[in-house]
Amino acid sequence: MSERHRLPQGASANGRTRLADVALASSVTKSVASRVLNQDPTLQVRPETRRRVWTAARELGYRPHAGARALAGQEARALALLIPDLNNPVYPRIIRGAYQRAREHGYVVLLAEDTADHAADESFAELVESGRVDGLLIGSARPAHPLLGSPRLSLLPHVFVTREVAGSQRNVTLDFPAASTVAVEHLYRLGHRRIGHISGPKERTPAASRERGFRAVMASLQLDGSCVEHGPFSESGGAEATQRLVSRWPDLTAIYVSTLTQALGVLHRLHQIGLRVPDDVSVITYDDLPLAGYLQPPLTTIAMPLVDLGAAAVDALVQQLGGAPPEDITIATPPTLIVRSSTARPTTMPLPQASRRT
Amino acid sequence: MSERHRLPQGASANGRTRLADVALASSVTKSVASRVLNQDPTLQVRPETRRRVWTAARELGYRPHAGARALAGQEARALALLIPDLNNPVYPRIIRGAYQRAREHGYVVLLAEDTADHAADESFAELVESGRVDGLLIGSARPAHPLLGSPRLSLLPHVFVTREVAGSQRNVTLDFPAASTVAVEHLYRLGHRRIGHISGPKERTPAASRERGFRAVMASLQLDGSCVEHGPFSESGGAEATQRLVSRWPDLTAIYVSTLTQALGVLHRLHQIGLRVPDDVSVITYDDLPLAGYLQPPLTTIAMPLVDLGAAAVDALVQQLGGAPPEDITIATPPTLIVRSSTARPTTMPLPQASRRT
DNA sequence: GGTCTTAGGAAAACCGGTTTTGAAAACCCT
DNA sequence: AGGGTTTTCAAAACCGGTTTTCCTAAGACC
Repeated sequence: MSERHRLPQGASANGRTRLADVALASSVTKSVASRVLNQDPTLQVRPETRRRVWTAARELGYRPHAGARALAGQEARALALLIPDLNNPVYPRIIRGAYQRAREHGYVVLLAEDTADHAADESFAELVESGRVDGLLIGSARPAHPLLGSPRLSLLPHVFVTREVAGSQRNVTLDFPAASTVAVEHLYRLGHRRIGHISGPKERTPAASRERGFRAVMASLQLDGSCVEHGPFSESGGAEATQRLVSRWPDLTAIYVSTLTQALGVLHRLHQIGLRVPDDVSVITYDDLPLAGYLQPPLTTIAMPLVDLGAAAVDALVQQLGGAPPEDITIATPPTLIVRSSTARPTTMPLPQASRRT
Repeated sequence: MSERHRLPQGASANGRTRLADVALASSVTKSVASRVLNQDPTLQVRPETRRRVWTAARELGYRPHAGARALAGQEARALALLIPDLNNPVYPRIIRGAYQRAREHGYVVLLAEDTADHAADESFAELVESGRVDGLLIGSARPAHPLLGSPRLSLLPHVFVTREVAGSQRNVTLDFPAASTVAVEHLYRLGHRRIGHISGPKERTPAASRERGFRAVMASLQLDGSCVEHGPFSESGGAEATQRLVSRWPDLTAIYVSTLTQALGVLHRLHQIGLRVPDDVSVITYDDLPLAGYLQPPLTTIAMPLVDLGAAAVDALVQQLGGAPPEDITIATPPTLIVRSSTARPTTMPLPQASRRT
């Protein structure tokens, strides 16, 4: 009568091999099969039985059903990675580092972009609250993300990537002071003394710590570290900050830029104004990507260990998942200076009192 | 004795509200609650009961457990999106379109990057074979992706995005011929007659159809459409193809480039060679992004309806999920020409027999 | 008034795993 | 040989939903 009965054959029901099939093929019960395959240390079993289970699993091409595992085991073995902007070319590296390391830990990474609209919020909430993920990797994002207030966040393990939340003990960050030091010292050794900095939005923490680092290094070199302008992390943000920077401090000989995207705007605006790079102004920026070497002129950059960052964030999160108390982490890998053609010795004569066109 | 018994209170077990809680609160059974919330049309129920269930669900903040649904309902309500390279700036737009539309259909999108290494393959296989997703969106990728041979692929609904697999009836593509027409006609109207094309790797279908489009338009204009060079979709690929192009056909006055990334290399190499853009050579490329407007010179581009593409791909996949037979789709939205400064009238005099430096 | 429908919902099986509990078999020892 | 361990598994409950089946009471019909 009812067609719903289990198929008689060990053959799988709808095409997929189930644990029960493996158990049947290796003449044990589901429980033993499960515990063998999951390497349960409390299980006592003959090596030969263990072998039978493993070979049966391999031969049948067994792959556990994620949903069933999540349901029974209370863990989805997946992590969500929330990033603010896929267009920003730094994220792919972080993402790769995270994916790779997550795999090593046996986790899958689910990527979500936080485009600051309602749909994205809902989409992410769905991901989190439907039990699809065990933990969150929160990329640098809006200062007041709706998620941050949510009570669910405190329930779910999470880390902040490149986004410091004071006192959270969950910050995984790069060594921004070190990077600022590398940048400024490079310029200093070339002979620059009047150096400006283009930073990100004031409330974004990675921007703030880069700026702090900049001011600190400048101070230690007895230089004026107050020539700073802020702007959005976009081409136009960089362009407009450049405008303000050179208006206020026309005697700058070098500019240290927060992000490659902004640097594109910087180059563009400097060209419009009529200042040549590096003859009139040197430019150095974060975020080394192939792109940087193909600009006009090719940009001197500071390469940050982004892949390591992604990996470390996953490590930290997996630790938390394992019950360890959260703690702040700073990636030790030092930043690397990639010298191209956008930095050079300053010309001895002061900048022409700019023939600005805008 | 056993602490495993269900908590007495309607209060949820581990913090999450379950269907049983909703059922209890609205004085019905799980089955009714489930069917009400899922809008089962075969269910007969009083409007008042229906209301009770909905309000209980809302008040308790009920969100179904994805794993349980996947297990019981045989569908994970998630789609996987496989893209070849996150660094390529066109993908974020496709991704956004896909995410957005998927949400409207009640699906979540899981993003995976196909970095052509074993780890990525494994990671993707895991995603697919563990039953985490119901269908696949396969972005333009390696000609011989391991997945393509897999028997599982034929079991799982899927579409190819910007990647034509002949006869699959599952191709969702842009109107490349139209785009080639827009590009070439723009150049033609400016007065260009000797036009070259930098295409992608020969075996990549979107590149091939762009090239076919190019040749067809050129032919229809009675022009020589054979000046084509191929190269990888990278900055260096663009640079090297440029080198070959101008060596073989030194009299070209315009170049039509496949991707923005390649275009960066094109600009770079032309500058090295000593050819000015647009004075000596005009350059037009695909993929409009903010970046294009900040290059030196700002690039004239053809903006493709990438968001629509992502959305349409999801639509097509969801149709298949609903049982509809697969069919090829071409996005109707016409490409848009964004004129900036990299295209201009050709100078009447022939190109100087290049003062090449490389 | 008795039977037949139909509306409205209860019960239970099932999805594919994990984990606790319990018990048979093998081993050890005197 | 008999009792106590230890090995080695088997059984069954459970995770949180979906879906089929079945039951009951109220209205319809004659």
